[in-house]
Amino acid sequence: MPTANVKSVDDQPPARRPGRPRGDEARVAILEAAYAILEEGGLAAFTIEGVAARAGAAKTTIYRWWPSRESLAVAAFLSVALPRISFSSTGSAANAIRSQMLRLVTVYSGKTGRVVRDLVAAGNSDPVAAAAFVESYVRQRRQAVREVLQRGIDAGEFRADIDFEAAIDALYGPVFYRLLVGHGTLDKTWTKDVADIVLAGLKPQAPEIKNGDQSRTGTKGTKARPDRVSRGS
Amino acid sequence: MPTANVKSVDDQPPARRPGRPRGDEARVAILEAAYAILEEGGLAAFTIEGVAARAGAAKTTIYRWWPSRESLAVAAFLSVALPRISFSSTGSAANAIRSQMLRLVTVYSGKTGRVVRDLVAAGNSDPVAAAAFVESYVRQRRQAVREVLQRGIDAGEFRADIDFEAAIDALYGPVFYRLLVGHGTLDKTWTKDVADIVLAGLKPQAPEIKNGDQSRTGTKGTKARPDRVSRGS
Amino acid sequence: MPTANVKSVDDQPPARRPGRPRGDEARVAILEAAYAILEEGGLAAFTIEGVAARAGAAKTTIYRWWPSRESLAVAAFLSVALPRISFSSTGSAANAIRSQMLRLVTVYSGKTGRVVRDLVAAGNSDPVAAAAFVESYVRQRRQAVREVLQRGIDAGEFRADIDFEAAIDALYGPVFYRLLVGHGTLDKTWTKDVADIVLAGLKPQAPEIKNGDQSRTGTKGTKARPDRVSRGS
Amino acid sequence: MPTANVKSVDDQPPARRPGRPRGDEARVAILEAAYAILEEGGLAAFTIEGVAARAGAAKTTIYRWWPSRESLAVAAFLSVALPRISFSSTGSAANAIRSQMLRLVTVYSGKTGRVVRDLVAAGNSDPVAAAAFVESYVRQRRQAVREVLQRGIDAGEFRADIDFEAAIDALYGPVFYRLLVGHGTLDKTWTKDVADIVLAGLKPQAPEIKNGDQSRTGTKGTKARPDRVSRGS
DNA sequence: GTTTAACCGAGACGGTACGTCCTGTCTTGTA
DNA sequence: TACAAGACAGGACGTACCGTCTCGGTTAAAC
Repeated sequence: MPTANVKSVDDQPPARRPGRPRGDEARVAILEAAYAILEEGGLAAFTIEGVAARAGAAKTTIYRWWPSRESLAVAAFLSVALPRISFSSTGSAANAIRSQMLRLVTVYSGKTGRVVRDLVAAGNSDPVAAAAFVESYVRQRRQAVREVLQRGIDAGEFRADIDFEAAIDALYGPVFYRLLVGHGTLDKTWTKDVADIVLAGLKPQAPEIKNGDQSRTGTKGTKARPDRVSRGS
Repeated sequence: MPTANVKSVDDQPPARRPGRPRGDEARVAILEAAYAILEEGGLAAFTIEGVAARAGAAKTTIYRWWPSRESLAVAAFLSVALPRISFSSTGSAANAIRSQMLRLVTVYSGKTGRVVRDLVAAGNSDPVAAAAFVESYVRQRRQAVREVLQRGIDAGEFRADIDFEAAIDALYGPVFYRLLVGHGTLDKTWTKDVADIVLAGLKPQAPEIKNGDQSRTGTKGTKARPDRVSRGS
Repeated sequence: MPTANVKSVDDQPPARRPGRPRGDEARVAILEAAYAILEEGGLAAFTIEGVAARAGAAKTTIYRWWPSRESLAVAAFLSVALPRISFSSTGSAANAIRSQMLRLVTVYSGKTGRVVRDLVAAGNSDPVAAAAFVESYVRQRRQAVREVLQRGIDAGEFRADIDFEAAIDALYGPVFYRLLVGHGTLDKTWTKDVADIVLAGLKPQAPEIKNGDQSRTGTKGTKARPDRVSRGS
Repeated sequence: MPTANVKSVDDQPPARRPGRPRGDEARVAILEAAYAILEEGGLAAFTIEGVAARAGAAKTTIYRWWPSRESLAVAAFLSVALPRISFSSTGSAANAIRSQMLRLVTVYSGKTGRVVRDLVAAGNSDPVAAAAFVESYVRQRRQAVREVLQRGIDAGEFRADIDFEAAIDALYGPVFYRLLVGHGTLDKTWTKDVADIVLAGLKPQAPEIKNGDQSRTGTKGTKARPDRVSRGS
């Protein structure tokens, strides 16, 4: 679908409204100040007044463009953190996921983890901001995982009948669980263990014989086995 | 040394400190008011002043016993929510887990879910309160799961070499993930799908014929109990 | 260069600082509420919160403009009580003082006396406010007395060598003494008696017969009247 | 007069009330702590809790014996400051007064002045304490002055028709005026000047030759006691 | 080339809640 | 009964931010 076309129709190409156009300096200064504060002091230190002061902007300017503290926090985060996801597109899908998880866990162990934690918490009191965060950050990342999963299915690494959403939640849920609840650390061994368990659960499996013999006939099927789908068993 | 003596000296846990003893009425009134507010209005509405007013207590009384808003929130939650976990102890371990997950998801879909979400967020700005929440609420629940997992291992349902912590995170992480991030609902189908994936990953599996490179079996001695495993096979 | 130009550039004393200018409504409302409370309930009832509530203003607004409870009290008093002193400028200086003292005592017997008492007490715990009170209220009144004294000296009613400050203190000290310590009432007879004593002490007098003559003749005054000093007796 | 006798009759001879008798240690400790705080930090620092803590006493003990903060302050002051007044009983009455004023001004320039100022202010919000202060401290001092004045009258130094109360207020009012209002310092020169003015006003004076209009002599029979005046002679 | 509408900074303002200090009352155990 | 200890309801403190509201002054398209 020609997106360009849509755009030229939808957006007002010359649609110049009268009056002074929005200056970019204020916007950028605010977002940078916002992110800096978020990273340095967390949500607690993140106040509109603080951001305004640090950005040399007026509170009103902030309120003009962002409806709430939370929205601003999310926007600040996105402006900094959006442009980076990466999956190794070579090798097995399982290994791609494994290595991406490790990378994520490394990132989340640092300042970014703190910030993400804060943003999720912030989302708690501003559903709109929460939605924005999910839509722009979470969803996107999940989409990338989904593609790798699909690749794995195509390659026969994974069962074909898996529910993508459930699978992604199973893979990344534990990471967020620990990040957010904080009952354990995000170390590499743990990450590998979790990945192993879930990836094992995604593999095409012998039919549930349940009596002990797991004779795995031809485990390595290239394609999913719809016939095995009989899940409920 | 006379034990009796030691005892008579040592054993005065309720040692009657001087001064007026703490009255229980205030404590109870405060916790009840706190929980009520938490449930009705969430963290946003949860203010010390609000709780004090509703409880008919003085702010100072609250501050005397709880160091922060967050601590109070956690305490209020625990005073209400602690006395209930339940695993069906009959049937297969997998099914016990499955049904418990469904029950949890049901609970978390209601008011309790909102509250737990708030508490996790609150923990974000008060590490002490967070620790209390984890220690008293999370840890306990995890312990229950751990026991069921062990039962499953003993019965040959699960692999013997699983890392308990990772397994528990794999099972319940997704639930918290959705609860906290809010990118999807906690419906039953999804719950079952997640459970299926993870439980499948915990099942004893045919040795990795694939490359053999992942033969990690038994390496993780600490967590798994090879001696007990007795190898379901 | 045209003077007009210079003027138009230079003459901007009220220089319009940036930002929303201070509104007068709040200021007036606060001062009025403050004075009302001060008059009704005295210092004890005079709380910032009370004033704010009564004025329909925010506490912060008060704190923005007055550094302390005491400052506000003084300001409130001054805004009401400043514009009134009056000395009869006819007749003898002594009589002018006498009648002014009577008027003062009358005023101080009423609500104003209570307020002044409170303000002096307040000054006790805020030196800055005390200074403001002295500077704007006390000093001004004393200046008026000083002028009358000078008139009296010029007219030969009073000695020329009197120390103005001491004289004023001698005249009005007793009034404040009774007002503040409260060991006696401010009645008219007493006032007259005090005035008589002190004014007698200010009159040109026969040289001290006691130990010879301390002829202090014309030492200090601008317009002393040595002729009168010369012993009427 | 045998005071001891009176006492043994008046006080409860064996009148032992039941229960633990009042210990003097607490009383003394409280008064000492109270005075210390009063002297160190003024009224602002003078809190019941502070005194209790410093005295190692319980708040209740203080409330049992003193009805208010102000009463305690006055009591503490009196317990320390009562036992000292002194007039030189030799020389002229005028000089006795002069030197006593100087001594008073010296004392009031130090810590005692601060404390007296505080007590007068305190009296403002507790009439009972104010009365106690006046009755026990002020009145007593004034009585001493009254005696010296009488001596002066008897010796012909002062007019016989002076109103004692007015005279005392005229003499000491200025000192309190400056002490309490703080518009000037209590230095020696000023003190002498004031004393000179007022004492001059008390001297027997030549009949008003000027216009004769002020011939008021002897009109004020009520206050002066001509009959008593004759006495000393 | 003037209008004119929006942008932007500054800061006043009414508010809410904070966490602290002190008040005056009470309840308890010990002397 | 006196006393120390300390819980408790409550009132006010002074502070930090909130979100809204004037203001003065840009700034650039539209008239």
